[in-house]
Amino acid sequence: MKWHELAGQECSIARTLAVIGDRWTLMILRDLFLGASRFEEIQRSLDISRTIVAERLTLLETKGVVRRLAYQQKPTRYKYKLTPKGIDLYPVLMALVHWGDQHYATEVGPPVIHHHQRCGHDFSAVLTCSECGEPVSPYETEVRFVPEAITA
Amino acid sequence: MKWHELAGQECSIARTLAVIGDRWTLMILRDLFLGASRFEEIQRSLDISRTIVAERLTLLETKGVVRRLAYQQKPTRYKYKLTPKGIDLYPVLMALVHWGDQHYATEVGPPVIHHHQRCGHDFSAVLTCSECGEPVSPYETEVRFVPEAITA
DNA sequence: TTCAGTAGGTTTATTTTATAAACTTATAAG
DNA sequence: CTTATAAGTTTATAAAATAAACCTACTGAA
Repeated sequence: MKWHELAGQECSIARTLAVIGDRWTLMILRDLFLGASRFEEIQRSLDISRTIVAERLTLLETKGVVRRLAYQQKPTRYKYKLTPKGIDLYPVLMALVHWGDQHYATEVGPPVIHHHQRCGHDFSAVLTCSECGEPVSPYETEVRFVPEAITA
Repeated sequence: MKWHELAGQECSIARTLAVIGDRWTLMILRDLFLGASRFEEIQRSLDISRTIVAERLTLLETKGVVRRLAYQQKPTRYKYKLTPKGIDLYPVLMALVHWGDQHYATEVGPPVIHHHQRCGHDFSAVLTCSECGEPVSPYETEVRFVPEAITA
């Protein structure tokens, strides 16, 4: 399998990675979630090649993860904004944050604190079951393949 | 910034991606979570270059995500097993699954069903707050940077 | 009215990675 | 003594990443 064939796999992980699995894409999404929106802002924040920023943003736009909007005319300048589909990636980002916090935080704690305004506490991401609301561990789950959803 | 400098960033997303952000790594982890353990098994499942499988497994081992264990002698053959640190990546994988299910499932539903044995229902991943237990939306959160944890 | 600066890119050349295919080592089975 | 298996490594080539320069369209200052 080649990388560009990922999108055609009958696997939701593969399909997701086909959109956000390229190098730097998740870092760009992090910046967008933190409020960055302009090309220069993202490029300077990450200090990566402009080529890559341009290519990744274009892919994210064609996949419906971000929308490109003109924020001024003469000359026309654009900014990038997460769509609802992009906002849906929040749990992915927070899961990455939590694992990094768990395994790479220093004595002074994690570099960024996430605050839940609704309950008023600093929090970390907990994966729970959509049906019973309890935290889920991989030891308590099993997977079932759906033949009708697998055309290959 | 270059890709190999990611690990040194004061960001838990960056630190996490430095371990699991390379091309194919999350697909290899998927296979490990689904029960694969041998080199050949993983390589055949993904049908990717043996070079990449070897390199990724070596990195995951040095990062403590998997452990390499001999499962037979004469000749010695090895298998790869997720460590507790690797098991901790379950929420990351499930978040990827859920996004793929949300946005790329066909009429017949997602290709793989996840069953929560404790409650007896098929489920999807829900991100909740570690403090109040409620589902978390990015609109209800704010971030705070911790200067002491940021040496740069 | 020319010069520097800003924003959002594209182009070009070079380095790094990915990929495919063949090869290696150690052994068992036929 | 040939074929097969498993777990890699090596080699050559293709694709992607990276750095740096360039382009377009303006604004504001000298």
